[in-house]
Amino acid sequence: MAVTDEAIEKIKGMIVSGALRPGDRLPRESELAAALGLSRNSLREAVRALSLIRILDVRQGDGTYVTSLDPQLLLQAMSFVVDFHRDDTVLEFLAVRRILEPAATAMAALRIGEQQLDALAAQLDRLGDSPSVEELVACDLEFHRGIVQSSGNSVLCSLLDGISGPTTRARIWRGLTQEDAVARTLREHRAILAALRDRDAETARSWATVHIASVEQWLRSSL
Amino acid sequence: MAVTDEAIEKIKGMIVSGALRPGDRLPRESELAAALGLSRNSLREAVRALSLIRILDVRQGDGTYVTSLDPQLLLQAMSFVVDFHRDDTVLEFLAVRRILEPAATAMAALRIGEQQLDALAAQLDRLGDSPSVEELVACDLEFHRGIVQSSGNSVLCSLLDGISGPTTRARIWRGLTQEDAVARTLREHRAILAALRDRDAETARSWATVHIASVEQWLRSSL
DNA sequence: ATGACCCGATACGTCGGAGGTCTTCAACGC
DNA sequence: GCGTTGAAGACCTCCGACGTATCGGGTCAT
Repeated sequence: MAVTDEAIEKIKGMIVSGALRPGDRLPRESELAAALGLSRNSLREAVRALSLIRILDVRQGDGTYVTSLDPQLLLQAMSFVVDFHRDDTVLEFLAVRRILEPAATAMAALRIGEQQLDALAAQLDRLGDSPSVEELVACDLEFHRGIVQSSGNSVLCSLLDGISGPTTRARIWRGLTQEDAVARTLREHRAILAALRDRDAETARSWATVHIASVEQWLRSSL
Repeated sequence: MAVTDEAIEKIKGMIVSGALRPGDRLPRESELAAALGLSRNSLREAVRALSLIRILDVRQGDGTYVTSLDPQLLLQAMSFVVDFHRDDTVLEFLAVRRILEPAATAMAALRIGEQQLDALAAQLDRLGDSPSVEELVACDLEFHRGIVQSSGNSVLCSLLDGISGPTTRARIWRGLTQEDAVARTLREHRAILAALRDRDAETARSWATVHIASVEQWLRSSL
């Protein structure tokens, strides 16, 4: 095993074992390199790799710190990975989203606050009559994100955030080729919101399922 | 933005755009560094980071290649990230698993082959009467893994692999020393297998839900 | 002709050192 | 009291050199 890989494992071990806690500052490069028994260059490769997946936060002129290690932060690195997937796996991601998002929406129905409900409503109202495709995609993402955040499970939220990345393109295609898609999406959004306001978890789950299934169906028929 | 981060983005761009395809070989370090306008050391940091998340495969003495980019391979890096999560987030991961795994089990009921069913049965039989904790963890992991693989969705499979990896499961099992918990788990495994054999998706889903919920309930009461 | 073995070319792995740039913070002058 | 300035500390980038692993062609014995 390469010394850099050893260094990655050692740093990981220090964090997992608790020797390094979230927010802690690492020894400076030269010291850490000496402590782990490798050169500064090789250590930097290890630090850079851990920095890419948000384990470490390197600040020039200051130092290197352990991040908060929040699920939200760590799983955020997943969207980077997801970007590499080819179009032919979009359907698989969408299938996973069809499992997760209705469940998250149902969970949100039981615990979403009045404030969040108003915020979602205001967000839907803010969208004009003839929004651009970019506005529609952004609104769609933000709407579902707001709901999933109200599910109270940050892991679930981050996971959905990650896998919604590749479907973004699908949403754009859909907006470009189906005229009535815009109106239908907005109607479904309002239906989901109404179910949330009624604290009707099953109806909210069903609307979410319908909402995603329509995208999936269109995508399946057009590939 | 640092030159290394630029290099990461450029390499990512080359892959996403299709200029580099899965299995392709990259130019040698010195050439690629010159092409991207940075030093070999800085480029190596970028390559190392992409290597950690299985985008690139570096072989000493040979060259650097783009991996297959399979969802299975890329999401495998997620288990590395999950290892960093603290015990207090185990419940959130388990909640996500409780959503995904019943769905995956139901999907598997519709398409699992006789051969896989026999393999699962043989695997359950192989476990002795008084297995060690390590054997239990391995058996539990392999059983659910086998089912999820039969769901036919590699993204779903990899995702579940990541969030219920060895580390996470070991943490749970370490506390589950109660004898009846072990026996109950094994009974539930056989019930799930029976439902799969009957092609009864709803029963399989329910057993999977019960199976995970019991773990979740125990964990919640003991924290 | 076939197989094992050797060896050079190639490419990644590691190292040490030299400047450069950025952040922080305390000392200074107004 | 406040803004400025300077130095110290830490990361950033580069260079050149050497070590090590892999591959492929050539050689030699069978």
